[in-house]
Amino acid sequence: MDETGRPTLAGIKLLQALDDAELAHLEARCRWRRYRAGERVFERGEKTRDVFFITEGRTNIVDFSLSGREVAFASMEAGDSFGELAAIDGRPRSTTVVAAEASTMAVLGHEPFLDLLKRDGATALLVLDGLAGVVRKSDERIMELSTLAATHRVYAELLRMAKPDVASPDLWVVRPLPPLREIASRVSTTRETVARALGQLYPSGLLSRKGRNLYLMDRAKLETMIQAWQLDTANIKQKS
Amino acid sequence: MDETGRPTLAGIKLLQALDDAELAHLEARCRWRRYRAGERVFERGEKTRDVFFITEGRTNIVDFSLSGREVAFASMEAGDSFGELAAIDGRPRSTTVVAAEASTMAVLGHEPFLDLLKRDGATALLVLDGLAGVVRKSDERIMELSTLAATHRVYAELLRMAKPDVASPDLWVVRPLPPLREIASRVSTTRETVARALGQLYPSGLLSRKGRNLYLMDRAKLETMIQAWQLDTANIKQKS
DNA sequence: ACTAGATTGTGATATTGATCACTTCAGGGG
DNA sequence: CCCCTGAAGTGATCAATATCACAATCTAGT
Repeated sequence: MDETGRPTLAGIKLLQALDDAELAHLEARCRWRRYRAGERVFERGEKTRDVFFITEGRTNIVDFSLSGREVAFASMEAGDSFGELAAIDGRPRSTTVVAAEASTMAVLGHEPFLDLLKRDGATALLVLDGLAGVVRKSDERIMELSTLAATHRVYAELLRMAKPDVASPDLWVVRPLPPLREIASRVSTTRETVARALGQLYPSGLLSRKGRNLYLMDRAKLETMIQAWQLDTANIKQKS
Repeated sequence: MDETGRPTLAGIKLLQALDDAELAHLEARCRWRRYRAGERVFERGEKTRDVFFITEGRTNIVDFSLSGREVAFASMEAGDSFGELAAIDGRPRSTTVVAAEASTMAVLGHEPFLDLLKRDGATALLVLDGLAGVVRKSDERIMELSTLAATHRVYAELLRMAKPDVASPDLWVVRPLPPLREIASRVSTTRETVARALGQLYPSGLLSRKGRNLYLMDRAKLETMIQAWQLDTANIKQKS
């Protein structure tokens, strides 16, 4: 938001390469829209092609199986963008986007967006860089789903969520710990399995929970655990 | 290849937007390289940033778990390109590329590639379109891994591999059927599970195998089967 | 043709984790 | 302060599938 409290595109990462004039030009083409928590921005299969720039709030990118199981793909916050895929290739939306909290975003039609990409190489590169990151993350997740057991995927997700504690040096915290159901949907298991995975580590003192805070007492050890498990099965194979 | 038998960049999909002059200019910056079947083009973790354009042959994009399990990500053939990720974002290679057969490719350093993207909006869009496709495929695979059982992932893969038979109308063929080990690595299971999944369908007459040809006698029915299974478990849930 | 090496079919077994069914807990309005 | 709802732990059960171990086939290359 600018000084007057009106939202602006200034903080959008994808648009960092634009100067003020171009930014204003683009802003003139945007529609502003607010979403309530839980509201759907778009749904899988839709043929809309708008691009969204979040200036406030948070949204989850998800998909549902026929049987209703939710799979989480990513979570975007202020400064992030989404919806580029359909804008670029014109195919139907591949995922559903839900506002996780009350959010404000700028909505840009695909024509001005594509126009911008064609004209401005620097911005095109920013978008390319963003997509490259998405591809890398996806590949990593596919690897995890293919080679790690559910319990270990939970641990891997904890490692991703944890941040170093402000006070202590080598103490890492997940704060706030999201509902286990959400962790489950990120690593494709069930709420129960996440609960059991955590429960398994409390006795050993590797994890400790205080309210909505989850402390990783020894991050390195947890990391090793995941790999050790893989190596175990590899060693067994070599022996035989 | 041109009339003289020398390879050219003419058939590369990513470079379709370039006119002859630009193509020649780019070609001057390429190094040509041949790979024997089984040879590695690059490996995960490497810090090289070259982009590769295949003019002849086929390569597999894969990754290995610590325990040695192979996960297949994609298979590229003449006209396709790979290696853009590292070229664009400068991070280490996220996957390993192996020549599946003897292949010829043009190798382009990242600077001229990035330069091209910045200068030529049309080409940048082609690359964006390509990456968008990769993201969509990955999302689909993550959904499959998260919601389909191994057996059903095998069937889904058969549907993707099958092409309509030249002779009969609604008969679909997978030809040639790759080694089951390879199918397994594409859907993240074991060779044995793939064998059993196929074996399960022979009696019903839905599948039939003649040498290296696998016939899908009723493609639609196979498609329904996968979805029906998901709905089954959903119905059970609703009843309770 | 013929054999070496790869590929495939299949049984037996053990384990993981999804599912169900409860109980317990926590927190935010009336 | 006390529900009331959503969140979390946990036991019991069961189906799916990774693994291991062979036997049976194929396929190339000589």
